[in-house]
Amino acid sequence: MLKKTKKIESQIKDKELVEIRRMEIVKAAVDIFVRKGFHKTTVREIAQKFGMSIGTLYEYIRTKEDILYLVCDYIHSSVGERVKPSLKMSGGSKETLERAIHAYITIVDEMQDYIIFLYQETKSLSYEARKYIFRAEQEMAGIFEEILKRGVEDGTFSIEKKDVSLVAHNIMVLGQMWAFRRWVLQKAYTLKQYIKTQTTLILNELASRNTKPD
Amino acid sequence: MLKKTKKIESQIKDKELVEIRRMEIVKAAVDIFVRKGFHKTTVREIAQKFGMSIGTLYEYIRTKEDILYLVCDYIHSSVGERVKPSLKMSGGSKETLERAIHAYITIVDEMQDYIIFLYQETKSLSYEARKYIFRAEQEMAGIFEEILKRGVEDGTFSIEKKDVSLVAHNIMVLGQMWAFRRWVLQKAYTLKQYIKTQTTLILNELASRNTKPD
DNA sequence: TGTAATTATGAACGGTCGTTCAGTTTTAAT
DNA sequence: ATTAAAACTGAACGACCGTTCATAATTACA
Repeated sequence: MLKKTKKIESQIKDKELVEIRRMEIVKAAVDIFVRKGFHKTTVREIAQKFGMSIGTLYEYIRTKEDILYLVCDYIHSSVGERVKPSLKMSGGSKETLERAIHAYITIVDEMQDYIIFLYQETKSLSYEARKYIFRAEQEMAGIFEEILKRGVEDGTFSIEKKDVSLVAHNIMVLGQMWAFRRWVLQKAYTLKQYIKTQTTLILNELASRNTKPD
Repeated sequence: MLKKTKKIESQIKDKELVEIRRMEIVKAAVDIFVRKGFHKTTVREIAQKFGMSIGTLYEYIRTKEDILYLVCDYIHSSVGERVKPSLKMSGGSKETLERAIHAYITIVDEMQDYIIFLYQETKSLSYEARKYIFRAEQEMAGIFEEILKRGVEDGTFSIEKKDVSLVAHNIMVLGQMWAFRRWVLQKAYTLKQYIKTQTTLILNELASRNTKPD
């Protein structure tokens, strides 16, 4: 499990209220951030959509960057929560991997705006906050690694053990590509077609053939 | 060939001088942009490194966004110029593809800071400028498509024709991944190893086997 | 109901930064 | 040497925006 984020201090005593308000702030901010980007979004705008005064907003956070951090954290755990339940290992390695790829790309599709935002604005975060995001990303890759490792061990996949991690990242990146290159991919493919084609290609890549003579 | 960019107007009459000064501006700006990001960089900073006054700077551009556009354009044509000579088709399809992948990832490695910058700041550009960047990206993909198409036709690769474009994008994305995920990949692999492994995986993906019975 | 602690408010502050422009220096042609 | 056009300068402008704080409203508790 991920160690929870470094606590951001607040002027408000009631800890529960802080949680509630912060979630409201995040919900208000996330859409504006996604639409306009972090730098072009005003704290005043967020407060307005949040439905409270700037003064109040600043009782719950210290700086504008705090909001960005909360938003990034929110997006990442949303993605994580959506993905994890779909990644139970059951059935053969091949089927498990197929299901995992399907689940992952489906979620990328659903959350594409958020994912694009996350990657474009991560650099505006402090080093510590960025490290947290990286860790979350690694955790996700770890899930794919597990599946691949099992497949290699039971002979379903034929890649070298040391490349399991790389292939896991490849799969994630090919999934995220659906969001980042939507301007071209989503004209040529439906989501279903995309998932099917990429899955086939990945399985080809993993299929046994390395022992065959040339 | 790419249609050249929409001309940015200038107060200066001497067109040649405009070109020279703009190149100086770009050279001064690109490093600061890459290091600090577009929004956190001051026009004053650029002018200072450029070695002239803000007033002079503003004789050659209209707005700060103009500088961003010039920088993005510069980066993209630098990448393009570096890549194209390496992508001559010669020898078998397999060898040509191997050479192209090698060249592309090597360039991604050399220009990783620039490439990351390009993707993170593209959204700050106007729609028209963004379209230009997309077109340049498509052109690059087109080169890989050509190689793949030839390989499919001569029987070296066994993917469906309609998926040639997708595989071309896959290759580019796996190349760019070396930059975007450097925090993990460049700890686990040297550039050489990375190129070799990804090339092998891609070639596996393309290898003939679809006619084999299950 | 009274009052003290907690929470909400938004005008005001201070700083930054993109952009301009009135004036100076340089260049080039006569 | 004269002068007009071209190029350069940087102080000043104005707008914006993150943040604060004195004050008001609300809540909790007696």
